[in-house]
Amino acid sequence: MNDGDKTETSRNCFTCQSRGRTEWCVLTDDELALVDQGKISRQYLPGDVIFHEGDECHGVHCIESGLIGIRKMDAAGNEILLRLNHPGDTMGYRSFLAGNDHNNSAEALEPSVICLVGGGTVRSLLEKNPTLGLRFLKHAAKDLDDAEEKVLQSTTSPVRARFAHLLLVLKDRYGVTDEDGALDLELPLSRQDMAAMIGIRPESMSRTIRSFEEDDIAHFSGRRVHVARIEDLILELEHSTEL
Amino acid sequence: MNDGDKTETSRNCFTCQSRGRTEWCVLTDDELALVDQGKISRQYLPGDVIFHEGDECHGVHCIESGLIGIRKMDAAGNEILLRLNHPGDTMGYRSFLAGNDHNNSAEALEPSVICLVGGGTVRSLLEKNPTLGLRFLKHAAKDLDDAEEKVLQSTTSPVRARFAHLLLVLKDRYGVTDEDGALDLELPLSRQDMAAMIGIRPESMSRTIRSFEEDDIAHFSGRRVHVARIEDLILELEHSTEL
DNA sequence: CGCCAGGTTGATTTCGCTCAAGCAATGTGG
DNA sequence: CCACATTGCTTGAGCGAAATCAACCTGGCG
Repeated sequence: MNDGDKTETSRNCFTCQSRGRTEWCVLTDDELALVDQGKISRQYLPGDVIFHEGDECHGVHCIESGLIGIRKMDAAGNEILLRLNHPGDTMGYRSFLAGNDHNNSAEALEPSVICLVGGGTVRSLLEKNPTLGLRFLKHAAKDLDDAEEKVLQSTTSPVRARFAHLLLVLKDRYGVTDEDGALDLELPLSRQDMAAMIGIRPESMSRTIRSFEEDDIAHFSGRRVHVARIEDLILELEHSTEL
Repeated sequence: MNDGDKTETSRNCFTCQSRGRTEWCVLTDDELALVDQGKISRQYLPGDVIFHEGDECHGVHCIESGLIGIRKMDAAGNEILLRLNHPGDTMGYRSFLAGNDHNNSAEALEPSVICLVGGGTVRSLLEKNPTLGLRFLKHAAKDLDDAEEKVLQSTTSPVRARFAHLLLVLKDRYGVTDEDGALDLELPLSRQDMAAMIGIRPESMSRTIRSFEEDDIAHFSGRRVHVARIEDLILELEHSTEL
């Protein structure tokens, strides 16, 4: 919505808290200095759009902190949330490398700091340091894998299984598992966005949550989730077709 | 099924009919000679499996001729056909580069000739010629794009729209459009496989075809399809939600 | 205070799946 | 060469999961 009022901030790649997690960690100090010069960093608030589907792609975005949702919508206006991106993740490298416009949108879900590394800089780095290209390639390979997994899931698994899967994925980053197998989870997403992640309507999300409550699989209050036995979630996964 | 009796054939990369279409076209003659030495070529018949989900990944497969289907199945045994690969396409580069086992299977859908380029060869080529890596990267970027498109489609579009989309995609390679907008199409796929491509059951495929016939959108006889007005197919696409 | 976005709930409908049967083409063994 | 499986496709009847439509309820927030 508000495209003009993003706070520009000055950041330093050498002291960036996410440095170790990025693809850029293969760079030499000289090369990193190049990134440092060729970047612009900005702060975003929840709801701010970093780039839109169809926007021209000017370079590559690197997340220093915060949480970003990658959205994609179809002709009819249906929108899904393809994935979440976290500090250290690089966004938009794909459209950039393929020379396309952005084919999905990035929106801040939490207050975030993001650096834009200019196209020229990226290109010259790729030339100087082929390892960087390979890093991106591996990243793409992983994303592709996830996407294909998601295609399979969305056509074959029922909603309960997809939701259980989502919770299990979120667990790794946002969950605390205590010694006896119970799980506490602080969701980083609204119900709507969770619905968008598994490709269902918000109403269905509500009902699915309700049915998990009724079956004592998980208990929700606001964005807090408590799961007494993680195995129950895993059982849900396999419940796509009764074996 | 029959894993042992694949005919080994001797092929030459320099005279390969698909050479111009592969990622390898960026190689020098010296480098191509390396590929030529480090490869094994084989013939496959329809139904033959080139590699299985879970198989260790020994290198990269390059299609000289034929048609290959990339399948993936979930825990419950549901299978979908992720994409088709054609002469010039390179398969398995992703698992190879990520260092994983294969995460999907490749099956010949037509008699095919395929070369396996050994892992060592690929690795040393990537070192020698960084451009090769970038080519793979672009390829991955495109695949990823397609996969994300498919995620969106499969969650938001109804079956008719997905099928119309499939026909439009197949048109580019297998169709003949005559001057007044009519389309003739020779399907490379069985009904089952078309069903698997859009993630539905064979019965639903039958019914969808029937409904297209009844609405005079397309006429099917065996693997021949005739579409009088391509616009009708395009209309179907948008029909996901009435605008 | 009223408004509005996010969320829940209920009633109804629709789309695609399941289960079951039938049919044509192809293959196979006696 | 016929009797019989097998395989790919189609059709029908009934069911169930999720979408749709509509109402309503909450908790901010101007």
